[in-house]
Amino acid sequence: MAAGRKRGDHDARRIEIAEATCRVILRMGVERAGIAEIAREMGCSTGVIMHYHATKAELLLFAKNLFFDRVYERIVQARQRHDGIERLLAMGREMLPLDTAAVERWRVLTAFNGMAIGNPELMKLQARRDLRFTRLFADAIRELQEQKALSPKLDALAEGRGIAALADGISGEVVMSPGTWPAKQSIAFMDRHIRMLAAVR
Amino acid sequence: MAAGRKRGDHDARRIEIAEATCRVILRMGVERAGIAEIAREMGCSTGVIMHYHATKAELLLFAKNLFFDRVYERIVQARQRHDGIERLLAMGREMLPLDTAAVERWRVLTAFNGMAIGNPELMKLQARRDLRFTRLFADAIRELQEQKALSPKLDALAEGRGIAALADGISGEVVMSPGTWPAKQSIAFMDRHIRMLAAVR
Amino acid sequence: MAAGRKRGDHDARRIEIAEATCRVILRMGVERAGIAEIAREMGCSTGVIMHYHATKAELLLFAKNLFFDRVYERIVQARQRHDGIERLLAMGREMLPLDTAAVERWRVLTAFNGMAIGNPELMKLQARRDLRFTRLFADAIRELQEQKALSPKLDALAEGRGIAALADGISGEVVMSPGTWPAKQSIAFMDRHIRMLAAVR
Amino acid sequence: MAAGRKRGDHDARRIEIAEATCRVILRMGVERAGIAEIAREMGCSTGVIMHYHATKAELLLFAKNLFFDRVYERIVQARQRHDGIERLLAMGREMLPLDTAAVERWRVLTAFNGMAIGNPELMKLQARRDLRFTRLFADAIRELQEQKALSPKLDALAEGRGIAALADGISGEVVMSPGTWPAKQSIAFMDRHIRMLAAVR
DNA sequence: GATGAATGAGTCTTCATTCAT
DNA sequence: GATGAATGAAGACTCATTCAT
Repeated sequence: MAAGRKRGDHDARRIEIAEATCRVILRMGVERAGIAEIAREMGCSTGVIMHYHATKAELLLFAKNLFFDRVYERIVQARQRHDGIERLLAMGREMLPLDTAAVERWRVLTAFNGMAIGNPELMKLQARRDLRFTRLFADAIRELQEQKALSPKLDALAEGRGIAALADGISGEVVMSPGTWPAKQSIAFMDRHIRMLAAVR
Repeated sequence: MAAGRKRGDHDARRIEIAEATCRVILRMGVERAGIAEIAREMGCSTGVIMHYHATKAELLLFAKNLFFDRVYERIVQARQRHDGIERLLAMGREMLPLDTAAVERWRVLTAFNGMAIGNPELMKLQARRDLRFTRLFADAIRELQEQKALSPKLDALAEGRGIAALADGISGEVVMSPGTWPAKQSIAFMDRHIRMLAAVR
Repeated sequence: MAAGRKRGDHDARRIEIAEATCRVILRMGVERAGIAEIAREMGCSTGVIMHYHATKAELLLFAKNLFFDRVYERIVQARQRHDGIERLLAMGREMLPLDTAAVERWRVLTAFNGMAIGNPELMKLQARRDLRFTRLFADAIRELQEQKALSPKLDALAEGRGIAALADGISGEVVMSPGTWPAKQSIAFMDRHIRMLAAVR
Repeated sequence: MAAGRKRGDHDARRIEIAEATCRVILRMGVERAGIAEIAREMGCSTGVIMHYHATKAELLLFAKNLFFDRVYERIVQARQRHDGIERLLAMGREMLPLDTAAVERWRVLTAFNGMAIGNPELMKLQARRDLRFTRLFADAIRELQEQKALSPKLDALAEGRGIAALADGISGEVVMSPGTWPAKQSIAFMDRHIRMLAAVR
């Protein structure tokens, strides 16, 4: 239990550092997000950062996954809260950059994806994470097909990827060109896409 | 004439360097794409790079725009070659990562977008470039509306953004998870989206 | 207290580095006084230099002021130790390059002044420092005028500048042509000038 | 004669380059006065600079001496134009920074003296030049002593150095703190010093 | 656990100089 | 004579990482 508490403290600190890291990245960019800057953001010495994260690369990866997995969790929850086509609609909306927090998650992801270019290891890791999202949607689609709510003609995996791509594309534009895509508009766009799938016979 | 030729040589060299830069970025990533590495790729000294590009930042921006503008040109040409809904379909296809060269263009863009996070200046520049694409599509849609080939209910600008987002999203997945989205599939996806727009009344 | 001690250590190190910098400048010249050379002189890595001085320019300025202010302090002390015309004489002597240490101070200043040409910012800073010296003498002259030891006809500020110029000129020659101006001679020169002022009625 | 003309053209060009060099130094400082910048100032290529001056160091030295020797020439002329104490007064005035051109000459010299610190070779060269000035004054003083216009007690060489030092000191302040020492004031200061010498018996 | 001083390889960039045209 | 492209060493500065306290 003492160990347990310690463990908890330790992990809490790791997360705290990761969040500070993301704030720094969003403010100054990945390349200028140095250990020293993160330490300053945290109000501690650089040693602390290295104590909790063996390597800068590890910290960066950890930080990204932290944000990434939070979205995953939200989609999983949306799935549990709804049924039928509503479920797919709710899941799709969860991926969209509807508020500041969501936009920032996508901004962090954009920064990381940039880093992953030319780094096969990072690429593979990210591809694997992306696949989990695709599968989440593909599974939901497959279920709806079993429930006859969606046509069996649809390629569940491909359509899952399609929905993810749509959210990805909208987010990309929101990230790079803030102001385009007000919440209502992106929801309408995603909804219409999913309703179109439902119309396929 | 001597000056003219020289000018041509100078610009040709700038482009040559930019292309080498992209190759290095794609191979090693932006952060490891140093001037020295680019010089090695070119088979020249580092001085040459700086002689033709005042700054690394300028070189990177130039290289990205070089690739970016080539796509733009292709879309403009696709627009001139077709009419009616076919025009929009052809334009949409042109944005997709259908072959290796196109995928690499998107990979460079992904790397660059990552760099732009936390760099308001770069962001603004890229947003402006992105807007040009959106407008290209929006204009085509508006024309089709005038020709009664598309419903006047459609918000041309928003739908233009939507098509761009779709291509962006698909490309994002192709870049990060190579192998997903075979050419046929991405064409089918884009085509279906545009045909759906045509079905709106 | 821990912070206090640390602060002291930190400042002590800054001064240590500045002194090493002056030694290097005197030995090799400003342009060849690189960070690496200063580090070698200190027997440490280049990183240390940058750790204590954010910029080479800042280091150079700090080093010069360190030497400069020591002279200022000596003049202030000379002023407190004497009275009447003796005071002015003592202050004037304090500015002269009478021993090796003083010559080296002036050599550093000469190097720095050279750097300041074409650098308005540095110039302004140095002008401000120079003014402090002038004022020191001008104030002393004004006091002597109040005591009727000097004629009220004398322009205190101008004569203050004159004394500073005299010392500056002698030092300039000592710096550039070592061996001219033995201590006795420069003292005699300065003393005669000040006595002449006292003779003005 | 063809050779003569060529020689003349060649030398004229060397001087032209030297003057451009000084302009650049005054504008940007010695350290930032690169060959490229001088070429830009001249409106020619860097190759030209190197064609007329084998080395940057040689160019710099040549440029400084060019300016320096012009002052020398003016003092020599002042000496020929006057007699008695007037001669010394005229010579002394000639050294003062009375107009913009003179101030700039001193500014260039200040920049060069800075460079000479830590460079024994340059120092020796400059010391030799300085000595020529001192001798000019010392000779004039000796003449006046022979004419019984100045006391034989005066050490001609030392007093020559003194006058040079005075001018040097005033110039130093004008260079570093523009605005101090209006022309009238510096003339008065120098005149008074020389008249004081004449009063020595 | 925390600190932050120290390291030193690595970065971009500058620049005098050379040389083919 | 003139050009300016090319060189490559050297410059200041950055930064992840280590380690003594």
